[in-house]
Amino acid sequence: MGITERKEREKNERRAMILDRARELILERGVDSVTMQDIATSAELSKGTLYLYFDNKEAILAALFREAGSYFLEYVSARLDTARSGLEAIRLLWMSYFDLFGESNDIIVLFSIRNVLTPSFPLLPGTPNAGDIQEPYLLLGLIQNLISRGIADGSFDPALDPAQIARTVIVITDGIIENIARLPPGMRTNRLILQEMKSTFELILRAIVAPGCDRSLLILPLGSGQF
Amino acid sequence: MGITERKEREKNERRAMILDRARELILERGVDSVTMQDIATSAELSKGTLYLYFDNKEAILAALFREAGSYFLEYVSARLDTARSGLEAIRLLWMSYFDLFGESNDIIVLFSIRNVLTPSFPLLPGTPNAGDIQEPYLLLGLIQNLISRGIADGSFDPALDPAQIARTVIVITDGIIENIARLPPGMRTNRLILQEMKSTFELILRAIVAPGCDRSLLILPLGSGQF
Amino acid sequence: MGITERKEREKNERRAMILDRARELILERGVDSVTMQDIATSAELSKGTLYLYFDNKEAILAALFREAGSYFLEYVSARLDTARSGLEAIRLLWMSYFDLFGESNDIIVLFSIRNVLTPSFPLLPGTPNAGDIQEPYLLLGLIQNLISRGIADGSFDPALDPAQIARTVIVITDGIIENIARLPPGMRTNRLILQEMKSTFELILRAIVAPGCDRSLLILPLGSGQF
Amino acid sequence: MGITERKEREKNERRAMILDRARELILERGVDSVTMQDIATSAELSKGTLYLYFDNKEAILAALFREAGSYFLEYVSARLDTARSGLEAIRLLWMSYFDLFGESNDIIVLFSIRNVLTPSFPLLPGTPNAGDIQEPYLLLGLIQNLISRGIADGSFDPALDPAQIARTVIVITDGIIENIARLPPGMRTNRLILQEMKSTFELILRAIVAPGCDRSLLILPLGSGQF
DNA sequence: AATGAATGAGGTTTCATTCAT
DNA sequence: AATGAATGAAACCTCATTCAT
Repeated sequence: MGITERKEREKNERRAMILDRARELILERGVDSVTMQDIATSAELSKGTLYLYFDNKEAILAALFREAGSYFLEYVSARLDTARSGLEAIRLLWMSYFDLFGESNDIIVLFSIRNVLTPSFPLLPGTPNAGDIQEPYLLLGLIQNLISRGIADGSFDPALDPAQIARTVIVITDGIIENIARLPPGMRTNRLILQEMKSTFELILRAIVAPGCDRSLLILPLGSGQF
Repeated sequence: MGITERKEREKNERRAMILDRARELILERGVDSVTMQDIATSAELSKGTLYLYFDNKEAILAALFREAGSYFLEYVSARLDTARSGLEAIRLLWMSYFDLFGESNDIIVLFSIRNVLTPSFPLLPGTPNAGDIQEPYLLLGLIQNLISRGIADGSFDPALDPAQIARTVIVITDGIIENIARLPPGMRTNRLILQEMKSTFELILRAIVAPGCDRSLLILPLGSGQF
Repeated sequence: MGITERKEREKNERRAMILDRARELILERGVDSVTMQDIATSAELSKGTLYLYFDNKEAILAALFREAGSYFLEYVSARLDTARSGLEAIRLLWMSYFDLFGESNDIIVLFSIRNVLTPSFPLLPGTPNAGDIQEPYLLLGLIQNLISRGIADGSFDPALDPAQIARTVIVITDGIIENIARLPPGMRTNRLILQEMKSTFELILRAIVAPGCDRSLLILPLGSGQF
Repeated sequence: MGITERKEREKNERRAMILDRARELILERGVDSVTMQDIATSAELSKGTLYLYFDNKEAILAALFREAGSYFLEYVSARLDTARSGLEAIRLLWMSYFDLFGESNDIIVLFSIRNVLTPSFPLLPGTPNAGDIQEPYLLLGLIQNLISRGIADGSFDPALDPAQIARTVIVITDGIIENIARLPPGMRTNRLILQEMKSTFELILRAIVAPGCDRSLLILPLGSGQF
């Protein structure tokens, strides 16, 4: 039995290794420019071997996306549990982004792939069957709920339309991340990235909080001191 | 001499025609999916002929961009002249976007190409020689000035960092436009697009105006009734 | 104007040349084993060039088929005009096959491709839209008419079901040709082929003529003395 | 020694199982479209294991062919023992085909593979060493004998050339089966197949019987009521 | 000035076969 | 004995670019 398990584990490890290499390459060169040959070479495998692990190129993207997507959602959801208001929740959401960047740059890959796999997100309603990709719409729902909650608890401006604002928040977040993704890898310093994200998120914050809220809550701390 | 001039004029007309076709195709299918063959066919020319007018594919994009870029800048600058405050100016800026959409969808092409030609804009400072492409940085400067002006005249929050905010405004504008560009052309209704742009711009407005400003200025009118 | 025409002509010649090479290769190696690379090499062109003349591999087969198919049908139809009875007509049909073999072996290519393009012919009724391929069904109709005519004029057994017999005749003709196609090219001597075709067609003849017909009509002459 | 025998037996069982699966797949999809992976999956084995039992893909086909071929020959030969004339013998031969179809469709596989393994059969004389494949030539001899016998006993037309007719009969039989094999599996109804085979075989019968034979013998009964 | 023929590199995918474990 | 990971050749197709005419 140990053997079966080991084989199973090794197979998963190799799959994961391929995804790792693909992720790195996408981070370096962008989703569109990465070829199966690139991935194969980087994984020190033949092109044919990739097809033992994934049905086709899109399946690699989808796996990458699902993996990063669920980690992202779990990570974020867990953080949100402690929030005592909508405002605190969205602050925690964005501080999660900062911390995720501290861990790795996967979030860039995540968003880039999303734009390939579900290109009409978030402007058009999702087609539930679109390749099993649900995460984006879960995130949309999560943000929408959080806006509603903030309106209910008085931390957000009651004039907001939660669905509309949720879309806008995602569009804006997407914009900043895509802009970062376009930078040459050597220029993507955490310093720069975090500063721009901070500025963007704080701008959104100022736009949606209820008038008269505590001004100190409009500042997002860049966090754990690792920068 | 008349002959030389006529030739010159015809050459320019031909160039313009090629760019027209390229622009239409890019709008329909996206920058990446348009091939030289597509452009040639649509222009009723041979592929080879395209290379008489442009060095390569990127040169077509660059020309397209310069053309649309200067029109855009002129259009916008002209409108801004009548502004009596920074706030009024940025409102006019965005209302220009709406009106430009009313005329055509070139703005989608403009922004899409910009992301190909100057991928690190606006996050990294422009390298003055980068293919002669200056427009994006002019726009950045323009917005930055307009923010400064608003701060000076009391219509914008004095705590803003004009350079930072200008970048953020551009990143956000870019985000919304790129999201729209990704939609299948059939789904890109003016109705949807304008609504999302309006929502996004109004969000920014709320974030940057000075406290206590006239609330009615936070609403952007969708305009000339053509929608 | 002469130039345009010459270009046009040259283009057609090159198209024809590609088809020639493809035809030769299919004759040598069989439809399935011929690759685009083979055709390109044989035509002294690059693979990419083939796609200037044909949309894809199937288009080459279809062109080859249409060409050979219409020539075949015209050739045969012309011969049939002089027939004074159903029996004479089918004799002329088959004698046409012999003569066509005298000219070239295209008929092998024709039938081989047919089995790829319309694999359920003649057992299933044709779907009128199947890639514009009509020839097989025209031939089927022609044979069916000719059987009916023979029954009417007393030269064929009145017990025959024309539709059924037409199918069977085609199946059998197909059988002999496919058997020939499978032979290594070096072994495909006209002598052998014609002898087998003759034997097969005579067998069919004996099976369908009305009892008491002139026995000499059951022998098919191998023709023009070129063998 | 018991162990050795058991091993031997188990090995043979496995081999047989692999062949079973391969046969089913070939019937469904055609010889050319079946891959080693398909067979392995269907046999619940790994691809590598197939190579423990067979040298290569062709060896599987050859084994399949030898197996089905000898069964076919035995089946047919046994039936032919009771025949009292050449005519009765060939009727029994074809009625065997019908009955074999009642049992399974293996005959399609048999003939399809034959066309791959011995492509020049029956038009060229067999090369005795050709992969040990003898069955086709045994069948050819059997039919030839049976024609000779019919000529001798007066049931067949004395003008026939037994060798030539035997080849023709095989070519025709092959034609009908290959036409059937090309049908999509869903369209291969016993009803259709048997009707076409019946029509084809009856046509041959009419062509070879001696004049004045009992007309009722020209009809082949479709048999045991299972259709 | 314009053409259009041609190229060649590069893209994704398939599959029979080998081999270390 | 069995595995399954890996390979590498080969298939079809696309496209920016070049160049003789």
